[in-house]
Amino acid sequence: MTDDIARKLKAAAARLFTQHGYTATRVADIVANAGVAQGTFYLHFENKPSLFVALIDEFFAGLIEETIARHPAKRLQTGEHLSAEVEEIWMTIIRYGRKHDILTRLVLREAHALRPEQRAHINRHFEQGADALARYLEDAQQLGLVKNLPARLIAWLLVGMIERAMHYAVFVAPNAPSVSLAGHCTEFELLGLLEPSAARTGGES
Amino acid sequence: MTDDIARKLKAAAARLFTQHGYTATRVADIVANAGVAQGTFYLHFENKPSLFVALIDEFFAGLIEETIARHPAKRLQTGEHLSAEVEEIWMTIIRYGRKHDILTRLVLREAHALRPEQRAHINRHFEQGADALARYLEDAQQLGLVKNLPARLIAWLLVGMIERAMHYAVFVAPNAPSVSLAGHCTEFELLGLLEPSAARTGGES
Amino acid sequence: MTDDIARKLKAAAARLFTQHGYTATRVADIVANAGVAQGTFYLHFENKPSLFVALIDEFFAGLIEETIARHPAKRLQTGEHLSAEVEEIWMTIIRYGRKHDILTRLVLREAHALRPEQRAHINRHFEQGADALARYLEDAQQLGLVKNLPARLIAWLLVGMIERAMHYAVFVAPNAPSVSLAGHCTEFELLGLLEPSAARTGGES
Amino acid sequence: MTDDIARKLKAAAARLFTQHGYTATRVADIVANAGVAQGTFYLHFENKPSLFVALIDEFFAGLIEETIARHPAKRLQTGEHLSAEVEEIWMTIIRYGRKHDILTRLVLREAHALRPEQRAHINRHFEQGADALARYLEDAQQLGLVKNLPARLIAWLLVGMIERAMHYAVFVAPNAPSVSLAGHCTEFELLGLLEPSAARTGGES
DNA sequence: TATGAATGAGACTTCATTCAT
DNA sequence: GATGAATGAAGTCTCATTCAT
Repeated sequence: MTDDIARKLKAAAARLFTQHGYTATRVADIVANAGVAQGTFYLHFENKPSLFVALIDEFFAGLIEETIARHPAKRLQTGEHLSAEVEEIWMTIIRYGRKHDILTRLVLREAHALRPEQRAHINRHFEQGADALARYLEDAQQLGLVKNLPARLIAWLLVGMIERAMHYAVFVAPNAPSVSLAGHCTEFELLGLLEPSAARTGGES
Repeated sequence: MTDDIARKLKAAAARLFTQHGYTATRVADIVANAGVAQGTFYLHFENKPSLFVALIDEFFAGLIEETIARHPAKRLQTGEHLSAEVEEIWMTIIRYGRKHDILTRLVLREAHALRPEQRAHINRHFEQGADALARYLEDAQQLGLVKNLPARLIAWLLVGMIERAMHYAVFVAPNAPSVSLAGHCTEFELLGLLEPSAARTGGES
Repeated sequence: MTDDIARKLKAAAARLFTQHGYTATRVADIVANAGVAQGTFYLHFENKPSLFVALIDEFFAGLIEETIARHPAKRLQTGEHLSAEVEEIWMTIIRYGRKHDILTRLVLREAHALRPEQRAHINRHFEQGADALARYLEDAQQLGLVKNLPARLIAWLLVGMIERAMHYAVFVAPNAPSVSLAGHCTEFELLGLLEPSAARTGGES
Repeated sequence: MTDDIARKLKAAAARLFTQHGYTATRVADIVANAGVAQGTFYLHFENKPSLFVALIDEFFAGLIEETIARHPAKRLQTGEHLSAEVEEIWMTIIRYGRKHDILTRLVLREAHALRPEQRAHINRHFEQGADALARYLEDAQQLGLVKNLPARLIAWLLVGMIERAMHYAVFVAPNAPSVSLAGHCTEFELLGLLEPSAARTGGES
């Protein structure tokens, strides 16, 4: 019952934040949309930012659980394994973003409307994501599957790719098949852009 | 004189937005920091968001000018050329971000605190960036230098990489040499992560 | 059972009103401190102010009963009698204040936090006290024991003295022996401050 | 100009606090009564309680200045002097209360509606008053004009008398001549209530 | 009788913007 | 052009009270 109200509030908030922006959405709008009284809001959330943070936390918890958490790099053995796994992860990410498109919008576009205190909390999610990716890369490097580029830098580049891949999959080309998106992302990530024939005549030496 | 005041206001605003966030920064703070009266603000800017937008516009104008605008892909001939140019662009980007670190922070972290109307304006910058990158890629594809991956998707992935490369260069590792960062970004972008030896046994085949 | 809850609520309220002030104390705090549910409060008291009023009423009922009610002036015959009785009353007052120190604080310091309606009720207690004192004085005046000063004015001055004597006995010097306090109050009340020798040279003539 | 607004706000607030009580008076009422905008209030006072405190401070500053500050006990020489001076002080007090009747009501009846923090500030005024009276008494005791009763206790009793004398002069008998009120208060304070003839037969020995 | 989740009116305060000087 | 005092709309949060269980 109680949980039901919290859920309704979160759903309404996610919708409104996405539509009108975090700042422009008033608590009054949220409760009106959720069909409860103004005061009820404060029985379930400390205040407006804390509801936002709860939404963001949920998004990241789900994303982490469905991706990195399920794919420890240690088990990898060949480049083929890696390739398949990376593609699977890209697929999961894209599907996750599309399934939770409102939350995705929220994380990608609204997360910065908060005050520094809460923003720090959110940035920590990104840092944790980067950390997890860096660890994954280091493991794969030790297995000789991945080049010896600085793992933390690459991890952050991957974070950026993921953000924009989700952006693309949700906003730019919402109808592009997930499979092909995941395939392209994988190829770009693992093999780069350079046409092999061109590389032969003049790659990174 | 007039221009001087506008500049002081912009500088103060950039500093304060970066430090305390856009929402938490009051016009009163900006004018106090710029050493002018409250009313003076409105002689130089229409309102608070429009000052923000002016800052963002400046950032993008400068970035575009120093990067893509100077590097029409048409002139490329070999993979080596491409590789050198890409590296130069990465270098420029990283140096630009570090030189204008406050504005960089602003664009990366504050741009979403605005109302939808202004945010649309800002998103247009990103879209234009993605468009320019896509055109560049298509040109390079026609020259046979770049793989035939979907240009718009890749362009957005590159946008994400650029955002996070700047983030990394400014916040995470502000002392890492720009040259090596640019080199790593280039290698990742053009050749991917897969260790060639591993690729042989099991790449994308 | 029911009475027990009402008592627990009153005790908790008295403590909290005293500590944090009437306004700052929420019904939620009171019930939490009393260990009952929010709704239960309203089974025992009409609302928050009425609980306060009940506490005040109790205080005054007890005080009146132990002091004036027991000492009809009519029985007095000599100044010595009067003196002894006045001292006894002072003693009772001081002891009463110290025994019910929380309620005393409440009456002296919180009684004004209420809305005009309830405040009128409380002021009536003070007026009744002043009335009783005035009657006592008039009786004593008729017996020739007390000077012919206007009884109502003096009664109010005595009310002020009593308030502050309690204040002194409870807050300022909680360890001063009641006996000596009562003695000093009595001497001041009956004989005034003027040193007799000084009075001779220049009193009220 | 600015001061004018502050004065208007204070006057309106004093009136409304007195009439409806501090708690029941909204900032909206005050500004409406003063004829300024809601926001203007906060240009002149930090918040509602701080306006209240300013009013109280004014009252006490004026009262202290017109009474104790003008009457250093050291100059006294005879009981007659003392008597005349005490009467003058009583007169001043009564007139002050009647002149500033609204503020008097405020101090006597509303001062407790505040939160503990501000109340502490107000109690300090009473304590300072008591201190000043105690010093005065001690000086007079050293001159042999006043009995050796404990000065601090008596000071507080006098505080109580003053509070209620003002109360009486303003609320109970607003038309009683100040001169006679001051005379009665003086006689009570200096000589007490006991009829001298009765005292002879049985005073405090 | 007891519960405690839900209510919703209402107050304070902030702050972008204006405009008379 | 510059000033800064004044504006007032608007939003967050509190908390006494109710009522279905």
